[in-house]
Amino acid sequence: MAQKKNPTFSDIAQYTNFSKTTISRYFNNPDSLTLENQEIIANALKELNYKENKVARILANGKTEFVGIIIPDLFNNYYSEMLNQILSTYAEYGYKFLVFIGNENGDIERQYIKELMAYKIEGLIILSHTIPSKELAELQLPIVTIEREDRYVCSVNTDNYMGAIQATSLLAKHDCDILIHINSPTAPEVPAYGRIQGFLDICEEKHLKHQIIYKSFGNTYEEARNKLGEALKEISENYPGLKKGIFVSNDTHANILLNLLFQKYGTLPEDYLIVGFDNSPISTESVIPISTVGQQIDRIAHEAVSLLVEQMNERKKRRPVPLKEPIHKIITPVLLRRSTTER
Amino acid sequence: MAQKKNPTFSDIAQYTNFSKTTISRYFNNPDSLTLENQEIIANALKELNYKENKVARILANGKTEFVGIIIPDLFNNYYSEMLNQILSTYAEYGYKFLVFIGNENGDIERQYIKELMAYKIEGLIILSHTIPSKELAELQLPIVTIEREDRYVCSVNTDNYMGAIQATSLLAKHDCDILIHINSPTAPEVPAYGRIQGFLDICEEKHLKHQIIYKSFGNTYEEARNKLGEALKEISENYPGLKKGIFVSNDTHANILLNLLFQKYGTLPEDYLIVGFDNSPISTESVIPISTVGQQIDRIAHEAVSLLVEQMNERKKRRPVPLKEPIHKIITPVLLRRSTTER
DNA sequence: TTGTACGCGTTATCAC
DNA sequence: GTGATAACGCGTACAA
Repeated sequence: MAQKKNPTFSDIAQYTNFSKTTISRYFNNPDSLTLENQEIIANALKELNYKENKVARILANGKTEFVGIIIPDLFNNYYSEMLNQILSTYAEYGYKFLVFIGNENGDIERQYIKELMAYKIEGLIILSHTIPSKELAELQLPIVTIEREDRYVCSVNTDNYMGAIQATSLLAKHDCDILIHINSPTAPEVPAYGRIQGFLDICEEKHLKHQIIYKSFGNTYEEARNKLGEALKEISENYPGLKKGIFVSNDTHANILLNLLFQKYGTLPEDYLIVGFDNSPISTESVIPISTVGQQIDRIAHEAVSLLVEQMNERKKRRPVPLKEPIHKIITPVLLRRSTTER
Repeated sequence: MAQKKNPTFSDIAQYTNFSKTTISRYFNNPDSLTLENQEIIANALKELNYKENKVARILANGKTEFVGIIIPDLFNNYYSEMLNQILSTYAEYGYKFLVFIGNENGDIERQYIKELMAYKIEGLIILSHTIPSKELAELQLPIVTIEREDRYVCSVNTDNYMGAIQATSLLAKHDCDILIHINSPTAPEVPAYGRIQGFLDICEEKHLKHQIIYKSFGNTYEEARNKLGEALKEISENYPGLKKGIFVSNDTHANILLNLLFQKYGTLPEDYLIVGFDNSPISTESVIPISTVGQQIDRIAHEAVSLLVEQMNERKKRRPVPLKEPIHKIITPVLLRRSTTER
């Protein structure tokens, strides 16, 4: 039971008295063989316990079926679920994924990309925010980004603006006296800025009293909790007796806010309405279910891969026509009304 | 700016008047060249914008530096965090990971393994439970499993038994009148069975009144919630007035229990103590922080990869000595006392 | 329908 | 210290 090496096409060829070419054809164009001979080869493969070697195939024809992914982390449910959905497209397209966790460090991520290129990936999916899209575009490689700055490359994003409109409108419909949006400072280039813009636009359009509270929430749960405690204090002091509609930029923070209120009052007080963003698991696992704007992660992932596959297929044509302009796909979010607004 | 193909060693060799061999040596054994010549080659590489091709290297020397991973899902935070930690070992060992999401379908996962073998992975990390370890062992490939049946292969597991002892002892120390363990039916072969055995052993050893409630919690949050509602009803009816210490098999379910109590009483009643398992994010994001048995996911992941690397290195030796017996590593969990037990 | 001959880009072996 | 040459295992014109 030693390390006897795997049989190759040559071995099969010898065994069957065919040529290597015919064995190759058996795999890539079986119809060109007689059924009889197909069977002979099939048997030989079993007999010698042949196992295919895709590395050799890659070297010969250049098609690796590898796609690289750079994702910031998997701690955040949004990212892990996105990765889950992306990896699951293997069933449909057969592409294998080489995954790197981005370190928010440009040079390290550039190193990752170099490594990926060395393995001859056919395309790249980027969720990390570190490297500007302009630089990505220069890689001359099919690329799709998800929910990040995307000026020079193809992308798939949630319609954050629409999501904010939905969330804010819901709060307005419940006759809140003051609408509040809590977010961290966000650059206008990233799609998530739409959550701020949407909130502002709808408030101003409908002449609603409103305020945006910007906080840097840090990197730990503790920090976020403290910052939201501060925010809540401001809110309760500034708007006593008013019905407060709070649109929080993500479910994790919405949940913290809810917990703070529950810990204080044992319930969510009547004069507080909360809407989160993402429809992450915490929004249902919270003490009472949180209304939220649901990102359709499965659809985003599928659109991203399909957009990438299109580009990769185009490249394989004899006369590829590169995209003139990057394609940006927008996925509409879904408003989910739950206990923090409906009572 | 057409698709002009990348320069190869041949091109560099021509350009520098060296041979391909020397170029190769520049990368793999630079000290064997004069510093002068190293510089000449370095310049040529920049001049021609050389990019390495690892596929060709693999074919020539057989070392792919690929490791396959089959993981059940990324929805469960335990798995996504584990994957996170595993992928992060790239910085230390340089292995690239090909990740597949297991479908709880044996044949599909066998297909995944076949594909991985075709890409000449050097090792395999299995978290999915679908394929028996005996079958895995027959692959003749370095393998490490994590937290699953592991009779015939190397593995890294949490010391579930010890975790249960710690959790149960904590409840006992708080003078609970009745100790309850809630779990789904579990096969004795899987490591998580230790949570049941540990609970039982310590209760019997200390002659503590106890009960195990087995439920199948289904696949949705709703189902789990209903089942835990039933369990809670049983408990409150069977043990009125008694101080109840409940050890739940995971944090997700512990959190549901906590929420049910909070929704009913607006607080966690004095006569209920709860301990979860995993130290997953929900245990801190819950309405009040849940005491839990913390799995050291980072350590598990690192041990797993290092155990795999050992095996893979052994294989590369001229005279490999295969393991006589699979190695099983055990990682001790850490008890975290939080608000659901300490008040 | 089948075979020949060569290429893919690197590494390993041996020679100098 | 350097070079020629043969692998590695498969795909693909081109020929038959």
